[in-house]
Amino acid sequence: MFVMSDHAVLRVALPLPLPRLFDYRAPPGVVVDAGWIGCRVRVPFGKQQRVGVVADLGPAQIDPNSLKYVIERLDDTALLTGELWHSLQWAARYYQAPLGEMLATALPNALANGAEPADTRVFGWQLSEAGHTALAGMRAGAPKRLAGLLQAGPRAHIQLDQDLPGWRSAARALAARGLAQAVELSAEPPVTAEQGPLLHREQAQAVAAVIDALGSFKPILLEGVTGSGKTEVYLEAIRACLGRGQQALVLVPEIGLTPQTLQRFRRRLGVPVLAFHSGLSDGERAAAWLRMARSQAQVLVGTRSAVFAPLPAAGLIVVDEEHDGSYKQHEGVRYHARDLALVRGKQLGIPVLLGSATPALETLAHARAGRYRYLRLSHRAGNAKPPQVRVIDIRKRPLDAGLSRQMIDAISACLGRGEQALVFKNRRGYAPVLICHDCGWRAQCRHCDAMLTVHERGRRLLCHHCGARQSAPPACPDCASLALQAQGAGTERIEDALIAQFPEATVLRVDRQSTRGRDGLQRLLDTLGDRPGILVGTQMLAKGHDLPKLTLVAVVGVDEGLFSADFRAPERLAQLLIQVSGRAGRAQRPGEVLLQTHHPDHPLLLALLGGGYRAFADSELSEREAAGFPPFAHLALLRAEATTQEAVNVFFAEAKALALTLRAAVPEARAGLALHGPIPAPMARRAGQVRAQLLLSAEQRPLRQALLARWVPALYELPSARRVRWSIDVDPIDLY
DNA sequence: AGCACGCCGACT
DNA sequence: GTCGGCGTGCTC
Repeated sequence: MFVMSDHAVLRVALPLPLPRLFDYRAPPGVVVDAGWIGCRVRVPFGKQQRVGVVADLGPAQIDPNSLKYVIERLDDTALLTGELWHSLQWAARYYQAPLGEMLATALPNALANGAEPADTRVFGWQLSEAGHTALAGMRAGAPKRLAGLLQAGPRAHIQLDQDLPGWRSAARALAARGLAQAVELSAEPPVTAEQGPLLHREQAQAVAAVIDALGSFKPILLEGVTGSGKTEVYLEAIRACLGRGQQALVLVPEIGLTPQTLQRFRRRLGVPVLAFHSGLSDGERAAAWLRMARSQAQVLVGTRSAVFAPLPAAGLIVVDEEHDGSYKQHEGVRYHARDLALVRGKQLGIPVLLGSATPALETLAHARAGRYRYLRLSHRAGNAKPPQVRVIDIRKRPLDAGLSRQMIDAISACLGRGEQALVFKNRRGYAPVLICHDCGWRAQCRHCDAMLTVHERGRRLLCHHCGARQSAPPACPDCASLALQAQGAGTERIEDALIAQFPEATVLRVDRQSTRGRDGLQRLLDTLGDRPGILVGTQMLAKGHDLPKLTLVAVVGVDEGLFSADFRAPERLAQLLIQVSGRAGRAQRPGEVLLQTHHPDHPLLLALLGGGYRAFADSELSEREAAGFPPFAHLALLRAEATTQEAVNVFFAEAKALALTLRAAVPEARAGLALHGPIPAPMARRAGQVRAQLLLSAEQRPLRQALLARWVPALYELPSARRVRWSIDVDPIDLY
């Protein structure tokens, strides 16, 4: 007679939008012990099967007779352990996400879906005794080059891929003559690291400060202007970390992970550097993740989701361009990779280095309050001078496709000197709106509360929010007038105007279409090379990629950013202006930045031009404090959408009533917690869905967390919640 | 989330 | 007479 003991139940976290665990029995005859925790299991769930992670052991929370058996244990030893396991549990609580969803977000897809943990053994080649002797007498060619490489010691396949493309046939040739053999290595052997440039004083001080912090938790802000050599500081700090036998994790923005970046890290560190980004296959991502987990690799450079890489021998986490918006996930579990990097650093007891030329105001506030170590790099490397910034007042000035006369003249002079200009406009397409000159009709999206954007020189209309496409009507649908006009200017129209103005110059438009494919942007830039020319583009052009001949940056779309409803718009605009300015005149030539605006006296521009980002940050932080916005308040945003207004209204009415009841139960919460809304989302209708949102604002973070911990579980129970798509965003970035 | 069950409209 | 619409309920 089999008797089940009280704690013979496996509590499994499944990737479902349900805030609870599901209980299962171990397969018959199998002992349940703590070794199951952190292992993946395949379990029956309803009519289907799911892969989950054992989160706990314990007495069943439901009638033991209704328990099902685990089908299969997928890991012999726990996949999630130690600090990462604790950090993920913490993150699930902080972001109010079901643990199963949090874990599925953190694990590489292949592992979350139940794939066998990949074989991460390292294979390579080494020279035989005979090979060493034969090397000198060999004929020139690929086999000899390979033998030369192996002379210093065994090399792993991926190292050979980098050093000698096409090495495989050479290896076969050597093996056939008994000169080399395939071997299994414990890890990739280190190679000689290239010497970096001599550090300037500030860099050396920064490196010393980071090295000093190794071994204990310390957030460090490295504020360095564009071109001041932040990457050199990262590299030296990572080298120190490797010297202690520890691992380093480097987070970079989505567009920052180019093959060139990886190459530079590999060459300078002399150890394998793993990449982790969306361009990899599921298998490659899982392999990189596992190699970190097994301490087979020391350095991983990756985008947002790399923050979940296991770090059993952690030494340092670097977050490059920490202010970048791509660190925030905008669907599913809405985590912020920079914030989680800090949480992990604290758990791991290691420093977290945040680098930026334009730190997020949250980060800056921490640094100024002394909670973060504050390091600065104020000089550009080499002798590059900061660019001259000039504001062009375009009030009452005629514009050609949005370009003022002064702008055209400046571009003309730049081309005349044989240099390159960048025209920056934050709007893609031909024109932002199609309007009827006779009756005022404007082309609107059928599914969204948004204007359609004119594309392809006026032939097509496109919705930038839901992707709807149609051809432009030949006449006004309301009054049949033929006087339809594309109003305003996007990058397409600016490109046309520049081609008309400068027929002999190369004009390149940089947008998502023209940069499609691998290394699209780099390839496009290569077609321009060193010749004089003009680049026209959006956000994409703001950073990365050295253009030594670029000496003029012309910003055309400043005004849109000056008067946005979003409280973060000024910060983003300031960061953008500083970033684009950083593009001008990096080498010996001085750069020039032109800002074309109808509001030359706007406080944001005055602060930025007068005192740079720091002065802007001062004034913006006081504004935030006065208005009760982050970092002086802690927000959470409840969003919901449905096909009917009614469903949205009922949900928010119930959700708000619930929050008010919970708030009333806590005496100190009545003053410290505010609820705003529900208000329609700024675009109330998008892709046919009605959207609204409710903002929760707390003076103290613990107060907000306490309310969320009661509120969100209760939301799942609301019948009205099942008639909408809802989500909670803790620390939202966009209050859209 | 997925997938059942369950009652009301235009089709072989 | 059935196929299928998506409202409601459940998953250890």
